[in-house]
Amino acid sequence: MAITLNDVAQRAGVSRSAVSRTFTDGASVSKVMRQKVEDAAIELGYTPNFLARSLTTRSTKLIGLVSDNFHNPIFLEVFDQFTRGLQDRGLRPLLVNLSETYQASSSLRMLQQYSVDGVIVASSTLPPEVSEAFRSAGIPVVNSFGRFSLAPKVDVVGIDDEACGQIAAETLLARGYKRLAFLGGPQAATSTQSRLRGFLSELQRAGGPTPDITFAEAYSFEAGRAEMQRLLRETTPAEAYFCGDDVLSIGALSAIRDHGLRVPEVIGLIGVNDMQMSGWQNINLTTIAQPFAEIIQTSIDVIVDMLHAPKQPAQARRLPCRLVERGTLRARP
Amino acid sequence: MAITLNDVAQRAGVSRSAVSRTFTDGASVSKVMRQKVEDAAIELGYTPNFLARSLTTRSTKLIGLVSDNFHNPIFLEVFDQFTRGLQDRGLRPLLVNLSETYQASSSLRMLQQYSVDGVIVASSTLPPEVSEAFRSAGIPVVNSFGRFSLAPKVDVVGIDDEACGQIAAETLLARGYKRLAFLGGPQAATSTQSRLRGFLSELQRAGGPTPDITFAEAYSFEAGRAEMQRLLRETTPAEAYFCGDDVLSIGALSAIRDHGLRVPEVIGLIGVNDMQMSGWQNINLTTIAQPFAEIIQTSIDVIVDMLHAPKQPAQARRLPCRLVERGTLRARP
DNA sequence: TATAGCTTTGCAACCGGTTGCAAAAAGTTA
DNA sequence: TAACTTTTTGCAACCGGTTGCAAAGCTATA
Repeated sequence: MAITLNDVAQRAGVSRSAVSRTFTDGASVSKVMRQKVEDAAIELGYTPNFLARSLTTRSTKLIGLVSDNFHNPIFLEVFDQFTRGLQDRGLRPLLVNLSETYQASSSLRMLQQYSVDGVIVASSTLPPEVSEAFRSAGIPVVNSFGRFSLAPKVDVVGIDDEACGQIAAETLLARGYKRLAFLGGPQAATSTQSRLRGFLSELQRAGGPTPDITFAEAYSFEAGRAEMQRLLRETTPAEAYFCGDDVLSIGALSAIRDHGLRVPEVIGLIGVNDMQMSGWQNINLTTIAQPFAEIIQTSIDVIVDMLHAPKQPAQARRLPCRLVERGTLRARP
Repeated sequence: MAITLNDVAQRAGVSRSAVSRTFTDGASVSKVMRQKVEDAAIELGYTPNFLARSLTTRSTKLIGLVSDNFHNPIFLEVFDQFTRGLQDRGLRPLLVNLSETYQASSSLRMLQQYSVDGVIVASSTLPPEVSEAFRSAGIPVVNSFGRFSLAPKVDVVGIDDEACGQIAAETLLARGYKRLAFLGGPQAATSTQSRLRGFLSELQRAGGPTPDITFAEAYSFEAGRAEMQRLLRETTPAEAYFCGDDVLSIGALSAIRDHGLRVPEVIGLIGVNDMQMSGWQNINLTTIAQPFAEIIQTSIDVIVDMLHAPKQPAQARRLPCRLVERGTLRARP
């Protein structure tokens, strides 16, 4: 069926090794030999079988890209950049969609069976155990968007969630807001907890108010909207909300507007992420930008390094966030 | 390093074939033998190497999932459903992100090298030649969201774009709109052309008006916004616009509102797709829903069938669209 | 108990490549 | 031209599995 090494060798009248060497760089082949082989290969339309090769070379160039976040629009940008970045380095993303029906443990076994060279776990909501399982299995792994820790068990690349909460606090205080609130993502997510911690500690440090604290069910539009509706119905709203992320903020925003309240005049809102949509003119959300491109680039760099020098001690990297001022907070006084 | 068949065979004191047979279903192994092997396998933590197996079985369970659409938020939903659907059937998506820097031809060679069992080309904008190249190379392929044709060269699963244009025309006429316009996606995209054709022919049939026709540069928020801004600046706007897709519509919507015009009172808008965001309360877009779940399920079914019975004649399937009434068109008179 | 028929098992070849080793060829130097 | 290096080449074993075939083991029947 498909053309193999043997066919080419026969056609060119040389040994199989000669053909193999022609297609492995760094191998020793003379000019004439290479010419003969390449001619035959082109004539027959030969391309080496990567999978067969991987048996002996022990490298498949396959990278498991596992995530559980196929609903937050920001992740389309994330997948875009990951796939491009991996492709640029000759690596191939094997995409894994974790959910109730497809658990992390199955994905581990599966990725082992496919001898992936490494795994990128791209999620801020998956527990650290998921990445750790890969490392225990001896597969190079990096946890993108994971939580910072001083002695991490696996390599982590993410933002400084506490600093992020701090920026939010500083920003809101600088705008003269008095009654503040935190509207977080899922309470169990470590990102939520860290952002809250940073938010609270900066408020305290600066002698600011004690904020109300609530959590949405998920990082989603509906969850943000539902929680804000509840707040507007059952509580006296705060002057400004620090929301868990942008998609949550946008949900909250829609609830506030539906309720007939003006943003930023009556209620202020600040999110986290700076997804494309946040810049759309009908949303125009003030937010704290995650350096997505850098996180992804760094993650890929880390995994590529591991392919060459495995088993370095794990390290957690945090990249800085940045305030993006738009229209959902009032101007500085 | 990793545990192999040999290790297990040795540990269990049986032949390599016995181990292999234990892990291939349909093979003949006695109860005692199976027990012995499984015990040894569990003890050693053995999992068969899928790639080595694929050498002889000629099946990798790898499916190339190629797309060029990593910017339209609707595609996150698409990738979500594709990956889940493939996983459910024991197939593995190898994700390929086509762009200027990574051309279709390289992806063909790459996917050949990885001996993928099949390829799904998920895009309404890629030219048919992309899918055709895979078929010529003997790789089962299905073009999801592709254009219908009576004698297609590859299997296509998509919507009936002409019927879609027709629904738009009917809907707008039924609402009593007189001055209509078509604001399409990229002029070169075949989906745009077919929708326009259906739109025009239904208007003509029903004795409706002749619409203005313009095209946005891309299926994106910015392109929709830019084109609508231009229209508002340079032309007398129509009463209602049939937009190429939802994300385009949302861009147009923001331009209209910025311009101080009310939707749907002054200008009506109807899109195509029914992405999640379109249902968000601050957007609330009237649109024509594509049956994404069905298209994706069907595409997977088609490719799975091809794996078992390759080289059936290609067939184009079109699935029906459906009007979703929300708030960007005025009520029927 | 001998015989036929079915199931189970191991051997060895194969899938499509790579690679260590030694022989052959080519290039250097004296 | 001879002796010595260096480069190029082919052989054969190997990567981790599968599978056709024939021998061995069982069960059932006469």
